[in-house]
Amino acid sequence: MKSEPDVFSIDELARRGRAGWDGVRNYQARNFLRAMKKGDLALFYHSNAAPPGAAGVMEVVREAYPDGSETWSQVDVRFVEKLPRFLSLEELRGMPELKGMVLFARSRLSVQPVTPGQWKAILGAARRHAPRF
DNA sequence: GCCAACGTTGGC
DNA sequence: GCCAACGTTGGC
Repeated sequence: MKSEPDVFSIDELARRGRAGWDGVRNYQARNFLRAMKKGDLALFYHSNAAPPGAAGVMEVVREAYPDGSETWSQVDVRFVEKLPRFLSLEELRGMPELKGMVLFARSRLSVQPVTPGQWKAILGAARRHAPRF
């Protein structure tokens, strides 16, 4: 799930704990929103950023409901974690396990599916190469 | 800020 | 139903 960090970032979600994911105005993205189940995990992706990339993990805590309009929907999410290490789009592109990921093929879709294999690869890379303190 | 890709709108 | 015009997204 993409957000421009200037508008709403992973740090802001961490502060608030929970947020409504609204403003989706694309039918395909909306349909993916509507397919989400309570308890599903989602990546928080910073778009239109320098650099863009995967920043954190969140959990769906309320399934899709009308956002005030007839047409569009939102879900509620809660903060789970910031990735131990930010994974830039450039790095994601370079990961062989992520070949064919929707993120690269349909770059303008703001809500999109991640396969279990892709999920493991991303979380694994963020943990494996995380700085130790 | 630019611009390519993509989605939506509306005249015909 | 086609397609040009227009708006939005998002990488760079």
